[in-house]
Amino acid sequence: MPQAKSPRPRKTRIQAQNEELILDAALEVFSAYGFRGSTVDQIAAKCGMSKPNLLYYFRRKEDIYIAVLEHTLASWLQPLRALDPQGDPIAELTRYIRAKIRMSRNNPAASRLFANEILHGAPAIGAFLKGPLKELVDEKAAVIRGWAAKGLINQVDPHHLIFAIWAVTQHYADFDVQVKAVLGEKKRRHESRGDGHPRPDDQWPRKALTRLP
Amino acid sequence: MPQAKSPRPRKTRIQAQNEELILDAALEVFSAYGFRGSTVDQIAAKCGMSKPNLLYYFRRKEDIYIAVLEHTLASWLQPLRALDPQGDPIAELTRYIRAKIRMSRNNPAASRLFANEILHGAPAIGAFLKGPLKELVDEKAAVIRGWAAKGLINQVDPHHLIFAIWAVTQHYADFDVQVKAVLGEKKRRHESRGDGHPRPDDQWPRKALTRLP
DNA sequence: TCCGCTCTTGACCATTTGATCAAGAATTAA
DNA sequence: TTAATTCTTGATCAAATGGTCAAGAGCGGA
Repeated sequence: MPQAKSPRPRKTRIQAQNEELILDAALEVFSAYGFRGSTVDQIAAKCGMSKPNLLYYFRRKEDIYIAVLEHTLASWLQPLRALDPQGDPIAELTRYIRAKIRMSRNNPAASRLFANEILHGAPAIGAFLKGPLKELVDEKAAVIRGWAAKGLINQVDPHHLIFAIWAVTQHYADFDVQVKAVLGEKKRRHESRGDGHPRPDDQWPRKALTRLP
Repeated sequence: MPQAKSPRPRKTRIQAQNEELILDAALEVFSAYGFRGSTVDQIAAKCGMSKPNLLYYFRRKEDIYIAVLEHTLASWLQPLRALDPQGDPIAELTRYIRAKIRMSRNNPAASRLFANEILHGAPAIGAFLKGPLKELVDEKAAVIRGWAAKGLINQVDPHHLIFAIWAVTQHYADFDVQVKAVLGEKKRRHESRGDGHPRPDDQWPRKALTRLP
């Protein structure tokens, strides 16, 4: 007997297709409105699917959210992971910063998704931050400290250097509207269509702050 | 006749007292959960008040939110406003950065409130960003550009220098949980009680991300 | 003290929204 | 073709939530 008839663990073509469709839509919606601010209907509508159908693939709203985070995390951390202890420090750090800037520009939704999650206390990825992320950062911090010890770069606290890089690069994705507002909307290069922000319909119609109190 | 009997514009003692109570509670709640994630009940409970009573002072949830933003904005922008064109550039910028760090440490809730608002497209303060904020930043950017023109500081794009300062200083308030998680919870000086984050009860009980997929 | 105004709240309403279910349509393997 | 399985959705439910209302409690000026 070649193989016991396993209870079809394989994933259907339609299944794979729809799950990806959902994850893409969910990333857009969650990053724009946050977890509580997003509705299952919104996500379903964005992928032209009925709500019950969506919930056939992910049984709870939470599950969609977790899946999107998982789906995005690995690639988001890739640049830091690629920091090479053997490489030239300046070249490595430059490459890292460039990669982070590029990611913030190409995928601001991912940046906002994480920003929102952490901003509200990381209810879904708290354990991940204290575990795998901390390990990764500690590892790379050791690399940077090594470079400093050899006199290849200035003496800086590696952890806070990494924080500074995160802060500055992701700022342009997370606070995009503020950057644009302050710079005055003059067209910027590399601008991609669809910034993932709520349309003007979502701006509050009634009272709103326009001047300093 | 000394004065026409105006229809009591004065604010009652109880009124002033309760409004402040509400604004304080609302800042905590809104900054921790975002606008959509916060409920009027939560805010009411936090100041030991019934929901209808709270809505007696602020008729709609939006009104509370706007009021909190107004109440916080002026002081939040004060340090930048205080940047003195006549002062010594290094001293002025140092003072500004220090003030920003201090504010992020002493009032992280305010930082998170704005971060959340902007992250989601600034539905309530969009006009403010394009108007008064832009004017203020442009004004101070001119100051910095002036310093550079006189050769007192390096040639840098003033707007992006300001962005960088904002990004790095506010990072420690906005992404506090991530900073703490990565640094490993070892006690940090100047820590204030109550970080305004959801209690562990709010962590998701079921599935949650703990490892890289 | 007394009267008008402010303050307070329990009960209630309408809407939104996450989730379920049963029944039917589409797909796939034989 | 056919039967089992997967996929899809209209209808519906229960809970959460923003907001209202009427009625009563409390306060302050005369």
